[in-house]
Amino acid sequence: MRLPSFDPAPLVGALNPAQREAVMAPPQHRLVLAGAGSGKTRVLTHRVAWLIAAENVSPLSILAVTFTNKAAAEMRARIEQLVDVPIRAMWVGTFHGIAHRMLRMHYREADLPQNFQILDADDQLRLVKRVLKNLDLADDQWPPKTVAGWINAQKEEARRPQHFSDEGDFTQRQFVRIYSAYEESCRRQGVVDFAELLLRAFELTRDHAEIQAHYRRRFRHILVDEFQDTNTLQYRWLRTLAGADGILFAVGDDDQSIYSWRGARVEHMMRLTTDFPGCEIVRLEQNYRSTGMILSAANGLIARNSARLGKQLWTDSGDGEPVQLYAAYNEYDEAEFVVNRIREHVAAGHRYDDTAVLYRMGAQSRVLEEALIREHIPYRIHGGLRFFERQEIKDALAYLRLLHHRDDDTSFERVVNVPARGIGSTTVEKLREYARRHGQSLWAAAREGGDAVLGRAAARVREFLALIESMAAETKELSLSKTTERVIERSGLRDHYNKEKGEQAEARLENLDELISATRSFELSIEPPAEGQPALDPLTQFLTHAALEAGEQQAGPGEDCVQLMTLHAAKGLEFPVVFMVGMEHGLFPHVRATDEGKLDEERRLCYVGITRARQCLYMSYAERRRLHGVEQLCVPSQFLREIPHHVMVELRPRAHVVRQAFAPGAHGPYRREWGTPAPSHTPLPESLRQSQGPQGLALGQRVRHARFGEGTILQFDGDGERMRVEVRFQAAGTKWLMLSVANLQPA
DNA sequence: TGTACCCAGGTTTTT
DNA sequence: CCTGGGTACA
Repeated sequence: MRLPSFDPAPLVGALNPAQREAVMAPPQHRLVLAGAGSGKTRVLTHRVAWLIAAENVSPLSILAVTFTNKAAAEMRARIEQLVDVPIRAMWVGTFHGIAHRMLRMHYREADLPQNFQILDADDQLRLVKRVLKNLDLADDQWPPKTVAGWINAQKEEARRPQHFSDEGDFTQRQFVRIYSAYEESCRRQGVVDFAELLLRAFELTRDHAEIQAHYRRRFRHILVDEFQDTNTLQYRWLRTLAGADGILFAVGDDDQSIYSWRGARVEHMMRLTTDFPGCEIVRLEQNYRSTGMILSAANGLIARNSARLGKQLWTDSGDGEPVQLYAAYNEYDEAEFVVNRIREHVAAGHRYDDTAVLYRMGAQSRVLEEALIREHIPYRIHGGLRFFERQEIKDALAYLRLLHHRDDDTSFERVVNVPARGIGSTTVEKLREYARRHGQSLWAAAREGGDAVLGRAAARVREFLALIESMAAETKELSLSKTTERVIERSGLRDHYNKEKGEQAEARLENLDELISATRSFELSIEPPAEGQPALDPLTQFLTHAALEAGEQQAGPGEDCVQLMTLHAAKGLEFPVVFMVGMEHGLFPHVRATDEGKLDEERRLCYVGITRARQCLYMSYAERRRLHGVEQLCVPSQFLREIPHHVMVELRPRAHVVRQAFAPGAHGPYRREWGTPAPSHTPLPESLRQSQGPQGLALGQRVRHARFGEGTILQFDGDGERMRVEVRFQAAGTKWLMLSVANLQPA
């Protein structure tokens, strides 16, 4: 069927030549190398609109995949504005969302129960812990986090327990054993974790010829956002879905690949041109976000990376101001600098919203927060627990889950004694043991176990079972929101948190109320199931929603406030004024990423940070910083040296500072005053150019040690007599040495 | 069952 | 230094 097409000309009228080339490309594979701020989303949405308008492609033939719900929602909304045909039936979503959708439709073929539930990361960890207990493995020897990470990594490689041979070392055999038991437990409970969603969907489309043919026939065009973030499994799935005839339109930026530690493989971008025949590259290099100075800083820095696809950002909107660098005495001084500058910007007419403070580690926010609070500057921290991840919310959801799935052990264990009802760990242990021996759920064990197993606690357990049963009966006819309301009351959760004291408890009660209103608005938004989608009950839909879209991090985003976040969290955002703080070796690049292999990704992270700024970019480092309780002598980040000197100026204090004045805790009276920025030809301070350490030793310098041989200086720590130096030796590994004792010679 | 203390450990995080 | 998790007691 040909849809009524409309005039496609206005679609591309406002695009620049590179954007137009991408949008109007013939129906063939394309890799769009989209620099930061080059109109990536614009190209993606216009490409979809172009396909519909000019190529007469039905929206039903298009699959658009993103990584975050936010990006998916934005894409759909913007496409909707561009085309005048209905696109409701078009598949736009996250990898996980799309996988989930397929699994719901083909749950039989995927060998899942119709009402399967989704485990989030926290649920998964709890389940791993339980599995370890069942296998009698001590969790200090088998750290649950490590185990969960390993399992997820296997799933990302599409590896199932049965793919491992019996050989392999002891550790691996144990891992496989745990993986097996974990899978079995998931199967019994009818739950899937995040990685499993993708793996099942991949296996489904790989192994079921009919389903594979169906989707290949259907999705003629597959568009993928943030392609540099695809993991192995996602890439293979895309290839399977595309088959020989599907047309891939991938958009991404290899220079912004910062999630390799999470499985993302930037190499997939490089592989596209060979795996997808005829795939041509289109570069978007014109930047519409930042000033020329900021772009030069970014270009110069990222040029040091190897194995790039290569691109150079440019703008025609002027140079702007150079990047302003501040050498703080310590982290308090740094925070004060940030706060003062924010005040100046606000006085000059900026909103708080216009400024973002970016840091490498979440732990850096505390000192900044204190300074902001002291100055009564409103701020918001991105990151941290999201709504549906909060303890009280997960408690309530666990009760809801139990109403529908008594065999959901994860939920059972979570709330069987919340609020406390006399079912302690010993009792739960007995239940677990009984359930394990009989291959049953905890619920079944609780019902059958009886007095013989549970002794005195049996009555309490029976009460709990009766509570769940009676809540289920009472809420059978009720709407989702009424059910939720009832469950929060009847379970005793509200009383439980009512009795707790403190601000925290108050917030928890508010969150429980918020949950009720969330269910209320969710009810109103429920739409009839799309094409062939089985009608799911509202509760399952809501639980899915909760797992797949964990919600906003913090309430009140409407308020005008300074934005604090990690560099990772800043990806995809932009701000007129950006502060990058903590530009110190060991902090950024992070200590655990200072070796060659990982440095490029840190540099990309720095590149991401720089390219967030529209007009004004500040960078700062502290000469001393307290980290893990000890004061460290800091060395400026090498990234500062790697930024071309002519686009950076140092802000110099007008008055000299008496260093002793900056004793810990004493920062109030010692505020520095700032002169006007030095002219841009001001040379960088000595410290930056040479990165001199103490005693004539420099960071990164090759040195010789009498016993350990040759090595490279990684960092300095401590003061005076107690100063230590970390050296990575060729043969002897990395060591901390007392500088006064080590007698290091330049090599 | 709840709390007080001890100890280890301490990037980055979406789904 | 600060946090979270685990253990030891009241």
